[in-house]
Amino acid sequence: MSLASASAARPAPPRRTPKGERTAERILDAAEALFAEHGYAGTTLRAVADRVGVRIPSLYNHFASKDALYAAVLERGLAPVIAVLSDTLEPEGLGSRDSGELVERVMAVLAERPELPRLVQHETLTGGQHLTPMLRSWVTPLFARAHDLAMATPATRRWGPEQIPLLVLAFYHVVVGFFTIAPLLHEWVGEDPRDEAVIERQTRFLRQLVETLLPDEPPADA
Amino acid sequence: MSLASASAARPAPPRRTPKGERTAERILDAAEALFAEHGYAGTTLRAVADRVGVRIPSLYNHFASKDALYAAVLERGLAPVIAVLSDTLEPEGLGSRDSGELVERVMAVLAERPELPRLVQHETLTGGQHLTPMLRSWVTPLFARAHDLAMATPATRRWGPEQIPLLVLAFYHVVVGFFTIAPLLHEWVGEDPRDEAVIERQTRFLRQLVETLLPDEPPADA
DNA sequence: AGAACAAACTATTGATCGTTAGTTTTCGAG
DNA sequence: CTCGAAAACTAACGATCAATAGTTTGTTCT
Repeated sequence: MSLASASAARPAPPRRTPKGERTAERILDAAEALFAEHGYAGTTLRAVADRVGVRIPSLYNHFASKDALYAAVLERGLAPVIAVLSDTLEPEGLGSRDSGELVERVMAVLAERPELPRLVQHETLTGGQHLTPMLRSWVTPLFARAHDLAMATPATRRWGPEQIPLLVLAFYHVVVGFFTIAPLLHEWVGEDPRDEAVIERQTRFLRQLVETLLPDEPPADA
Repeated sequence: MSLASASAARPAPPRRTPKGERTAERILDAAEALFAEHGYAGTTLRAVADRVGVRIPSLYNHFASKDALYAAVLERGLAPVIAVLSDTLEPEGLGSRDSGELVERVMAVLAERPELPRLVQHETLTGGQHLTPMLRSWVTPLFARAHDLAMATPATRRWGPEQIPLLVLAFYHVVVGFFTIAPLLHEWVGEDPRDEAVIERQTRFLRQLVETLLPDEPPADA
């Protein structure tokens, strides 16, 4: 073991944080990937420990239980997404910003962690027991603001007020579904959603979807 | 509904089929509901047996393993959906039928078994190991026909040929996502996707989505 | 009614699950 | 360099998993 003085390039990790704290994040990384792929029940602590390169009981030095680890993964992953959403959807910027900016920002933050939407989908499918207490205070105002944003456009001319929530949900499903179906597409067509070109193509598509469904100017239907 | 023999109302089940065959279907029903809610790993044979009202080893009289039961659930559930899809998307009816008919038929068959999309979503998220061999010969031509159907409309004027597949996928995600998020909406808003009114509203919304995104007549953009 | 078979049962298997107790190693501060 | 704490380890726990063997019950056909 060479602990160099101050010279050559060394694969050493940044020694800024205490050791335990860094392994805690490595555990979170491993757990995030495994939970996203196999879900909560399908992920064993053995799989997590193996991926980290550690024995199972060591996990308990950082997280009290499998459930606590899962909650930590969910919270660490969701926080930046919620931040971006609530920032972009701030009430003061409602009219001024165009809806396309929201699409680009959301896609950008999700592209950095493409496993997150799959994690959320697993939670959604199994009832969202862990998701509900965390999102109850967030998703409601966010949904309301997205609703207002859509209502502020002349889209109500063609959509009718009661259909706006469905429109918002539809956008959610298209965005999340893109990441959800990624592993299958990767196997069938060979497209990796981590590929920047694929992300950009989808983002462009979503922008056009927004323009078509929520046009800035009323349609010229004679 | 009931094909009664000729006599009084009796709680007895139809004695047409041999007994084992009927319990096999009861097992499939129970397994379908449980797999859709908790996924493969999250569903235990004990839960299935309890729901059927039978001991665990009895399941093995009808299905060779948990995996075989899962495959049987998937196949029995997917068959009618594939049938409707491939029938509606038959090449000869490409131009004549309007795309809205496809939406209505798909929503109708899914509304009868709202757990199916969730089952497929679980499979999709976990890699679709059981899904791929079953759908490989089906999803490819279906996707190709949906692609042709979209290309046959004047939609390419506004969408560009390379975006049509994304459009088809987007429709898939909106349809499936509606059933996926149902349990959460049921908890948050109290809407049950089994409610006929909710289904009809979503179907109407989807028809309008089709009309807006794939208009029959070229848009009058001056 | 009785033989033959299907389908339920009881009991138990080895493997693996999440979790805990107790011990040793490693790290960081004085 | 040393000491104390943090974090790794070994070993084992009870519970539960899917699956099997052997037996009993029930149904169906002649």
